[in-house]
Order: sequence, then C-alpha cells, then structure tokens
Amino acid sequence: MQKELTYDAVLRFHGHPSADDVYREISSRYKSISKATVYRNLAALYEDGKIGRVISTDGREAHFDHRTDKHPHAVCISCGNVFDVDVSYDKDALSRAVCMEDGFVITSHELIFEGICKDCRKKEKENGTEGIKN
Amino acid sequence: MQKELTYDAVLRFHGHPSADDVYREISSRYKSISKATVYRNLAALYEDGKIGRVISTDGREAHFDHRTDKHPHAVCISCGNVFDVDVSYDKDALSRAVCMEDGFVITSHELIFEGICKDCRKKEKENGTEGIKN
DNA sequence: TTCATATTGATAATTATTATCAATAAAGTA
DNA sequence: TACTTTATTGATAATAATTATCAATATGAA
Repeated sequence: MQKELTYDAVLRFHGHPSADDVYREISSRYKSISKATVYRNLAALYEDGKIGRVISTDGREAHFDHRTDKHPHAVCISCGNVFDVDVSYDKDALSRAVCMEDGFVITSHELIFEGICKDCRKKEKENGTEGIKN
Repeated sequence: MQKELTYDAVLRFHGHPSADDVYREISSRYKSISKATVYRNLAALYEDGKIGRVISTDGREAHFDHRTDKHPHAVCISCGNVFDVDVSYDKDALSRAVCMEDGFVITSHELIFEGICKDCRKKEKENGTEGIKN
C-alpha cells in the first residue's frame, strides 16, 4: 500500500517536502509509483491528521510537514523553501479580536513570514544579485 | 493606455477583485482588451505601489485591493472571496519575537484568516451541505 | 472461487499565470 | 514633418501544480 510508503517518505524528510520531493524520494526506492498516487495519498494523510500541510502561497507548490501541530512558517521568496518559525502569540486572543462583517465565521488562521533564506542570501552575495527576485 | 483603465477598474470594485474580475469589468466597456494586458498592468500597478495585492493561497487566484496599506484578510474556503479583517496586533513586536535559524532575513509577513462567508453559510443552510467544501 | 470494493498507474484535463512575438502606438529627434 | 527608437498591446503558446478520469490491478469478504 503506497499510502504507507508516502507517510514514511514524509517522515524521512527533516523539513517541508513538496509533493514532488516526496514523489522523487519514493521513486528512488520503488521505481513504479505514480505521481497521482503521491498527491492522492498526501491529501488523504493530511485529511487523516497524520501529516501537516503548509499553506501554499502565490502559485507555489504545497509543502508537507511531519509536524501536525499548527505553527507559523517562513517562506523564502527566492527559492520557495519553507522553514519553521518559533514565535509564540496568543492565538485565542487574536481570534477574539477579529472583527469581521456579520456572518463570516472564522475557522482558522495562518501566519506566514516571507524573506530570504541563508542559502539564497549567500548566492545573492556571490552573484551580486541582491534584490533581484528568482 | 490600458494601465489607466486597469487602475480605474480596480478602484471601481469595493472588495478584492481577481485579475479575471478586473478583465471582465474592463471588457464590458472596452471590448478589445487582452487578458495578458490586464495581468501585466496589475503587476505593474502593484510594483508601483498604486494597488494592493492579496497573497493567494492554495492554488487560488490572486486578488487585488484598492487599499495599499498592509492589513490582514479573511478568505472564504468555499467561494474564495476575500474580506478585510479589522484586527490590530503589534507587527513590530511579532517581528522582534521571531526566532529563526541563523541567516533567514524576514522582510514581511501575512496574516490570513480562513472561514466561511455569510453568503456561503446561507447557501449551505439552504442545501443542507454544511461541512462540504466547494 | 466469486463478487464487490478500493487503490493504483498512466494520462488527459484544468486553472491561473507568464512568456513570446509580431503589430501597433507613442515619444524623441533631426 | 519624416524618421527612428522605445514601449505597450493583443493573440496565443507555454508552464506548472494539481485534479479528474478510467481501465487495470489488488484486496477483502462471502
């Protein structure tokens, strides 16, 4: 059952693999898995609450997470990699403070930081391409 | 110059039109504008700081904003519409509190609420489809 | 074994957006 | 004005991530 393979592959990553990362990780061991199956099982595992899913922004791919607790992430605007952010804030207070027009029921929220990761900053310095995106 | 048309069209919306919304709005008056031009000019206007852009999440289209100040939004997970959220929080304190692994430089952040908007809740009640997405 | 159900792989379809590129328009200059 | 250069546009192809389709295979129960 490829669902198990998919789950194990996600756990094998330290960080936040994309569906394609997971696909390639499994492919390297079991040659004949379909990418559709990986997408299907990642979605199912997320539904089951077995893995986390990082909200994807601005056309970037979704990333998955061995952590299942909700926590903020930082996305590198240059390479798209996702990092955990360690910041505590009062989620309930935030929810209480929200004042929406009548009738909108909030079920969750996401806090996403954007910036440039260590590696991309290094590359930019080397190439003298600071400030140039992608 | 279609850039002006595009700008005016965005201002004409109360809410947060998608590129396609803007395209249709202009088309209804000036039949022969290209969608590529609308995308191009929306991007340029955003670069110029003349309009705002709502971060798009999970494969949804981007939405644009006549407001240019950064503020949180709520996205309806059913219809995708975007709403302003009125909540004050200490952005600087949040930034200061962020503890990332060395070298990641944070340039901005987004706070996105998710939930169900008034209209979709109404529809769900009528259809008895509560809890069913899209 | 037999019948029903679930999962898979291969591939087509979808959707939002960007890239390409020739045609047109606008601006600058002699 | 006439000519040249630059910018903008429209039409359309390309891209990229993801989902849908559907026949083939696997699984499980009776």
